Amino acid sequence: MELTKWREEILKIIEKSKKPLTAEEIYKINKFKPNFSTVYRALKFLEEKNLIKSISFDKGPKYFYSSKKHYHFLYCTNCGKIEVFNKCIASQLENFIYKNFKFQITDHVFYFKGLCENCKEG
Amino acid sequence: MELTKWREEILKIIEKSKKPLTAEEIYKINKFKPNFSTVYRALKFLEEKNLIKSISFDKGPKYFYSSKKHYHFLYCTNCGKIEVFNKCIASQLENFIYKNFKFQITDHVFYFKGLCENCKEG
DNA sequence: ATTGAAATGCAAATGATTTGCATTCTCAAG
DNA sequence: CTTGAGAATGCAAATCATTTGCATTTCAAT
Repeated sequence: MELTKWREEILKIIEKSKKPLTAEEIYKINKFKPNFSTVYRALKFLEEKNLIKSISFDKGPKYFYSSKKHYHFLYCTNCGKIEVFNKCIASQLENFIYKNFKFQITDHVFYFKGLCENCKEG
Repeated sequence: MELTKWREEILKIIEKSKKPLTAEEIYKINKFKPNFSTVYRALKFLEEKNLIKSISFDKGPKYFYSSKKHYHFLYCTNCGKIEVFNKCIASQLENFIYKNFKFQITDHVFYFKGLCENCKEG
């Protein structure tokens, strides 16, 4: 079966989205209303197939986004708001890592913590 | 009261450690055995005072480490093992972020995902 | 149609962390 | 020294996001 209608629908939602989504957001957007565990299982499936990626922050749920995108994040430690940006310098390090750690890199996570415009002066 | 004996003990454990520790590891190391919630509350307190930092990965618990250290991580998506390294290029980006997002950076998180030496060929 | 493997729904379990509340501690004021 | 208020602690229960077990359904191949 593999890419069932739920999974396809969920993948579409994620690929269309301009920002990373949580499982709950995906669940709510989905008009055919699968079960919550189906959403989680679909997300796991899609991530294993490398069609989507996910990231967790200090608290709150994971965020999911299409593997076609490469995001980095600004995570507000006050309100939890995330913003995305895509300027990336990580590749400079990959060779260094491989040689020194024999660690096979598949991805990297890079985000700044701090205060967003709203929380900055509260 | 502020820096009570539990909190001081916990801070010492973290500062002495050569690697980031989980709440549970800290709890077990602590010879005076405070309550688990005391450990969590102490960690929260110490992080608010900027004496320690923490990072979460995709699953599993948070890791805590001294603010005097600046770590980056290699997170194995297979076994969850973390390794640390400290070569850092993030500061190149901070100015860019500040100008473009009005986001006040307090910290950044950067880690590679992949397979560690053991899991690579399993 | 029949069958077997995989996907789904539902409810209960899980793991890490947090919370409410009663108790205990600390330390400055009397 | 005693006291009393505010903070810290212990304990048990709650919480949140996610996962799991199990019974049922679906689908594709025979």
